Amino acid sequence: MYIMKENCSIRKVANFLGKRWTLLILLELYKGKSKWKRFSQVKKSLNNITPKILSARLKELEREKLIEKRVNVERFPIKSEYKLTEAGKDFINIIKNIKKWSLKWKEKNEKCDERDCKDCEF
Amino acid sequence: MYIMKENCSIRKVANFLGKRWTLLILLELYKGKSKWKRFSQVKKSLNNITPKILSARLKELEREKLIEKRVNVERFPIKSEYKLTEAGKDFINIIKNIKKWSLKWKEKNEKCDERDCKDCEF
DNA sequence: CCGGATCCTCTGCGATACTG
DNA sequence: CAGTATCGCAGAGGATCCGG
Repeated sequence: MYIMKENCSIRKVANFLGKRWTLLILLELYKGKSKWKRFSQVKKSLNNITPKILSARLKELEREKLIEKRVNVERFPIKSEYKLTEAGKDFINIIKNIKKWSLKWKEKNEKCDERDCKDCEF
Repeated sequence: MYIMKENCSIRKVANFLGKRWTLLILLELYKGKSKWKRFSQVKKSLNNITPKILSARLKELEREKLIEKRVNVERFPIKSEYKLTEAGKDFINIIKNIKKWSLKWKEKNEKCDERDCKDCEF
């Protein structure tokens, strides 16, 4: 049905990039030097994301090798932590390119509230 | 609800980039030196796209200034033609960057059938 | 020939509750 | 704490018809 194959590299990127919350999650993990971040930390930062969606997105990004996960099950409470991989950090450059493209071609760049918007850091 | 504003530049791009067919349409218009292409030509190239979706995507891309449209109403049948704007051509570079990123970080690049896949030209 | 209008299906997303 | 399970809805996408 689709001419481009399911596993076509560009299409795969478009497929996760376009999903709701994905971009915000990446930028959230990028903030603060890409340190390990807990599930609940990300959740809190992305105020209205539900655990179901967050979980799904994190799994997808892990599968695509943009983030990595580590779990500490030895003591309670369990900690699951996530951070960008090298590929993930490199992918941030693509997002920066998109930002640059927007700045170049759009008459006015739409600015977000400085307090919350995570892409205005670029 | 979303922290990032509706009109945030990066989010806007992610929103149209992730939609089905968008990428294929851009690449289709990019093929052949970005000449004017008819609605029906694009439709034929993207075998199973329905006119409703194609029309919606073209409108969105026109609104985002990635493509431009010209119409000839003087004679029958009416011709509507589309091609990439300068911004649109520049946007192709972002797609190329995504391709490069994939090549760099994925163990194997998934190749599409040469005959049909439009991103393998890069 | 272009593409809008209608109707219908399907899935992405969200709210809530629940478990190891 | 870190998720999974269930349910429900709205909106995206598809098939088809039709009119300019």
